[in-house]
Amino acid sequence: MVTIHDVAARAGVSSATVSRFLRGQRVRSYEAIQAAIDELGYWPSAAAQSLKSGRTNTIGVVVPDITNPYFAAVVKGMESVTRTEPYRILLANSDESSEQEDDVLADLVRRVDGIILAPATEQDETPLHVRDADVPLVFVDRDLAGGERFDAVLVDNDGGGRQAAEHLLSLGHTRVAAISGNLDTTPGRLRREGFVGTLAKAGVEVPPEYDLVGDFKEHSGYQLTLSLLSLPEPPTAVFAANNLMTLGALKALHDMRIDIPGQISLIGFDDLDTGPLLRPPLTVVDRPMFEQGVLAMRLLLRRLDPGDGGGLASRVVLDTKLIERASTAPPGGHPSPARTRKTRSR
Amino acid sequence: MVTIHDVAARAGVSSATVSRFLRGQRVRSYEAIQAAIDELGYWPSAAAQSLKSGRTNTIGVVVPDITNPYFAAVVKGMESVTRTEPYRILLANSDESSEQEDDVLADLVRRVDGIILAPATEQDETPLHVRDADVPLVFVDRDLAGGERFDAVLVDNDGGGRQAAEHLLSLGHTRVAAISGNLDTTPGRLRREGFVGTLAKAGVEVPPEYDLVGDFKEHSGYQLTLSLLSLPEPPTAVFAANNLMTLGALKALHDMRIDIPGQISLIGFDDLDTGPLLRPPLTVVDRPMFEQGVLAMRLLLRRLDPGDGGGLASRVVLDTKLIERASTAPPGGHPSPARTRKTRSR
DNA sequence: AGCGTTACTGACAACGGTTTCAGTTAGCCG
DNA sequence: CGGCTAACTGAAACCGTTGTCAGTAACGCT
Repeated sequence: MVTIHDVAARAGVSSATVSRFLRGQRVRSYEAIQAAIDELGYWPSAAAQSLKSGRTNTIGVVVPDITNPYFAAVVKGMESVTRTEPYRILLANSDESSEQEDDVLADLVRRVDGIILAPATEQDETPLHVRDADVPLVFVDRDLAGGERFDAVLVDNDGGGRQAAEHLLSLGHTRVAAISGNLDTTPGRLRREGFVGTLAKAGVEVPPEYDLVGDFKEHSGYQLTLSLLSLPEPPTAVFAANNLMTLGALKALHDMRIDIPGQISLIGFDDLDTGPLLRPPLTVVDRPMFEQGVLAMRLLLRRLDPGDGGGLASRVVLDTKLIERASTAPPGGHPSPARTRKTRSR
Repeated sequence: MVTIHDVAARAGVSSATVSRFLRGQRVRSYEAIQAAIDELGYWPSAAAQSLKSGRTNTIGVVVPDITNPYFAAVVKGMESVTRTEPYRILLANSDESSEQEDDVLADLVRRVDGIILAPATEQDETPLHVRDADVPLVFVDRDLAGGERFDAVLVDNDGGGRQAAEHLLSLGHTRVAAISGNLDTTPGRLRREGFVGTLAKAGVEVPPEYDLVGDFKEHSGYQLTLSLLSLPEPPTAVFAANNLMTLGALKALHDMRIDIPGQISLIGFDDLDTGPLLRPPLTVVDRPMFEQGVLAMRLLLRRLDPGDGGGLASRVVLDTKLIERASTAPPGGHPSPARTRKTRSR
């Protein structure tokens, strides 16, 4: 490895002078130094710079699953901000597991200047210890119990659940099922509460056998939908609390040859790139994804700015938006005889 | 920040002893040291360790677009390998631009022990300079002209193009269009060559107005499909050379109310999670994604293993597989009168 | 010429670990 | 109890860079 001393020796100056040249200060022998750098192919060691400065110019990002298009878009938003900055992103998957999350955080605090985290559960308080290491922490998508003093970029999950419920109510559905995500995550809990609560206020109860809890992964959406279909009286509408579970639900409905929205209406949370191209085009509650990443990274970089470090926690909450497509319709839109009779007899 | 010296002072030993304890050596006063570490909340500084050891335990990964489900899956595969290792992933997007790629590589070589790269073009030789910095380099998905001496995990793009062509030929198509990706990338060039070459051998020429070149992004698939539709004699089948352009093509065909596969058959490259759920379910040339990431990371880690560093470049080429679904059919399957007449009159 | 100012320079001490080297202590044996 | 070995220890050097400090040279001015 070629060091600053090698460059200094070749240019006939001291390493201090080379260092000054590198940092843009005026230096007498800049031609010789530049020549030496080029000839030797010198690059300053990031490790040595970090040790000296105490900064790594690295941001740790921990998400549950990078193959979830939502998180991929969020990360891309973050990346678009760091592009013009000297920062890079250290990426880790927690796989929706707080053990893995804890492991990874313990490692990250030693390596990064700040962390953006979508916590696997609301309950695990370990991430708060990150603060002990004086590493600024920003939450994205999900919050933590007791995390109010941290910056966060969230969406109005409760409102999103409400929008989904209101949409189904307006279509006249009364037998409505919910496939929620882990209830110990912010979005899992709040989307369900917004959805079920809104229905309840309108006099529509969601019985236990319709009130299912998955894990935000496609497989659970598939399985839980199958279990709904096996009920003596299946629902006429299903709300799936994220993109992957919606996909799972859609697959199950296809596999069981259920007509959507004729027999069952399906509404999801989070739009997909392929949303309009699906059979049928999906009705979803949408929210800004790329933008959430951008905002979270901006918040974190502001914390890292020595001029502007302190200050109260900024908690940004973005709005959701209903996108009506063709996967929802009034109950019994394309009646399948047996089932519709039951519906009407209620 | 609490250092090893603080721990040493509190435990009443020297920092050398603490260091030995941390590295698992036997030490007389281990209780006192462990206690001091716990009470002070000590974590070793990664920067100092890197400076001393010359290793960062970080792998740089550069992909054109993390929101492309293919690359997201590849990165997840890589991550699954590093999970059980002390390594972390530094992620960067090149956005299909070799300038951004060069910038990012110049920064990465200073920070990482090795790099996995899906180069933006075959022609830019800058990545080869990475070797100057003694940073092992593994190519994934795409290759580089003159990169034969580097490890690489690729797929048989030529064979994939051939499979697509043979499928369309077997259905009887003779007016066939190709929407290729950047021809200065390995997959862009080879998929087109495999596709067009196979057709030519069967006596089916692809005229210039059917032989289009996009940039692997959705928008180009959309635009180029529109341009095909505006021809006096549109093709009866279209091959789109990656997942995003296929989606763009599908959107364009929907927007123009073209019946698939009745009026036009569509075949893509790379399967999508939503592939079977689309209107219509897409016929695609598929390939292992997660596995490609796993293999690339394993190759790189083997290079980094001091016991097993040298050795010839390993070049892994995986096979593609045709998945027949409903977006392809014989020409004129659902004849639209005007067009089919032309087809037949040929 | 003598003085003060400005512009630049190199030696050196950090930053926080790890490793070597030269002890020192404890333990064992005769 | 003396001698020998094995087990552990601390001082110090080092990794590559940056910042401080004390100079030195060049220049302009009286």
